[in-house]
Amino acid sequence: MVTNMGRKLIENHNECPITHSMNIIGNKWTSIIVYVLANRKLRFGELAIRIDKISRKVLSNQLKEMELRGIVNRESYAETPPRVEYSLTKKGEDLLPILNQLCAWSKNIDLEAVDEKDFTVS
Amino acid sequence: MVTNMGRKLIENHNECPITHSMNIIGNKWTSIIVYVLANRKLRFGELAIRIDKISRKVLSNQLKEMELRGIVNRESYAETPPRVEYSLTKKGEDLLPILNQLCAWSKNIDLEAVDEKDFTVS
DNA sequence: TTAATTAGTTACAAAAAGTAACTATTATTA
DNA sequence: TAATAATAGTTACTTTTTGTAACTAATTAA
Repeated sequence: MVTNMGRKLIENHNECPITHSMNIIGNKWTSIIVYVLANRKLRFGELAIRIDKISRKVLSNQLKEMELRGIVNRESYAETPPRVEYSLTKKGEDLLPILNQLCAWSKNIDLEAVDEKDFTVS
Repeated sequence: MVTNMGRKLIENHNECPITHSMNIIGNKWTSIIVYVLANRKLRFGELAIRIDKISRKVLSNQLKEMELRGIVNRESYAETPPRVEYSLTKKGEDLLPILNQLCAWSKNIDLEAVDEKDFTVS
C-alpha cells in the first residue's frame, strides 16, 4: 500500500515570492489552523472540533505538512488514550499579524452574491 | 449543457473572519493573480503568459470570481481579435501590502524537504 | 467482558484544478 | 478566393485535492 501525502507544488524556478507563498498557504485550511492555534496549544481532537468543517483526514495531512515546514510544533505523549498537542512555532506566530490584516481586508466582501447565483449556462 | 463555476464555500455561520477570508483567497491562484496585476492592466493572454503554470480555464474561472467579488475590473473592447483588460480595483490594491508581507514571511521557508521526500509508507 | 477514550488511517466519493483541442470573428497573406 | 493568424475564452476529459464514514490500536474503567 502506498500513500502519498506531499502536496504537489507549483513549479517556481524563477522563485516568484508569491508563488512560493502559495505553495505554503495556498489552500483552504493552513491559515485557518494557524489562526485557531493563536495563543494556545490544542490537541488534535480539539482542533477538529474548533475547525468544525475540516475532516480529520485533511487536518492530519495539513498538520504533518505544517510541521515539516516549521509552522507548527507537535508534541506527542505516550499515554493511553494518546495525547498529541499542537502549537505554533515562531514562524507560525509570525504569520498571525498578517492573517489579522487579511481578516480586516475581507470584512466587507460579500459572498452572498455567489452563494445565491446558480451559475448555470445552457 | 450545464457548467457550474461557483466555488463551494466553507460553511461559516458564526462568521469566523479567517474562514471568510479563506472563502475568498483560500486557493492556489487568486493571490498570484492580484500580485501580477500590481500597478498594471493586463490582457487575458498576458496574464496567462506571466502566470505560466495556470491553465486558461482556471484563469478564466478565477477572474470571473474575482470580478464578482470586486477584486478585479474587466474591460472588454469590441475589436477583432477581442481585447479584454484586467486591472485591480481598490479592494484588490488593498490586498497588495498584505501579500508583500506574506512574501517576506515565506522567504526562509524551504520547500525542498517536501519536494525530495517521497512520503510513501508500506 | 465490554465500553470508552483518542489520534490517527483507510477505501471510497466529490470537488477543484490541469490538458489539449476547439470556437467565433475579422484582417492579412498566399 | 481560400487559407492563416490573432485573441478570449470554452469544452470534454483526466489528474489532484478535499471530503465522508467507518475503522484501528492501546489501555483504563465499568
